[in-house]
Amino acid sequence: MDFFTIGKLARQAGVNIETVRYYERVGLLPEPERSDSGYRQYSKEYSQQLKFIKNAQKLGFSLKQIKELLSLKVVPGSSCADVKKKAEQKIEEIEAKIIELKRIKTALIELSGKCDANLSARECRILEVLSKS
Amino acid sequence: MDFFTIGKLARQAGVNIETVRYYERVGLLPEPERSDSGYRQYSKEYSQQLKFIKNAQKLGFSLKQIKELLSLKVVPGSSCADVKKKAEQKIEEIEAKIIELKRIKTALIELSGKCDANLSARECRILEVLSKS
DNA sequence: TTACAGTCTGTACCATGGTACGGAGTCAAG
DNA sequence: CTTGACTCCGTACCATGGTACAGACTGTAA
Repeated sequence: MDFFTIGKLARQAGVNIETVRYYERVGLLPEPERSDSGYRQYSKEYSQQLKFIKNAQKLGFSLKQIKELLSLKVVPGSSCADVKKKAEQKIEEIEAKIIELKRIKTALIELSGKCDANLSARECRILEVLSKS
Repeated sequence: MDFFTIGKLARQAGVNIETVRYYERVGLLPEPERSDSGYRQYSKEYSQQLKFIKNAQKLGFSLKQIKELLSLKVVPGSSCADVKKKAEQKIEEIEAKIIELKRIKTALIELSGKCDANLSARECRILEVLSKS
């Protein structure tokens, strides 16, 4: 086996060394073996898991959710369908966010139309509407 | 003028009393007059400003951005067009977020299709793909 | 007058996802 | 053997948007 130190692992994954230690602290990365002098010794499995975390993050999973995904891997009896379910939940979550953002966008466009550029901000209809209700 | 206490202001706006004090601390609400015994005395202007904050939040503005919007009101020479500009920036920001979320959604759907429900999570193609790159 | 609700201040704490730093020990090249 | 880069640990700190709590004081109704 080739082992490497935390600096190399971090560089490979494009993250901060502190981030690696942080992931270990919060249980996202298992505690690796240590050298005689106490240096963490990582193998390619760690590298893969770190990439997993970063990829899942890019797909909108929180660290907590990533932890759940990772635990499915090791819990006996959990199936690929369990993983798919989490992916589908995330899809729904994202769809809901998109709908909400569209709603907000519409409201902002509507608001934006109330602008009369000749007015001072103090008289601005946009600000006025925002104070309502 | 009718003044009211912090509890009433908070109830009116549907926020926590602590939140009102927090907004004051971070400069989103001006420091109100005090009664002889030191109780904060709010008028309807405060009520409006608090509603402004909550409404702007619902439109996706951060507290920092809301502070900027509020300051436009009082800075002499700032116009309604300045406000509109901020609204338009926010619209662009939201559009970018929507695009990003759609990208993520597509990736998740694609990933989801890789599921073979009969496999164990350990062998899951979804998890496998996530470890890549 | 007493009881209870409301308010005051200061400070600590929550989640989320990290980043920074000091002081000590280690490793490798010159 | 020294120098510089790397790693260790513990702790504090960052932004964001609040929430909680203790101990003291105030305001009001019965």
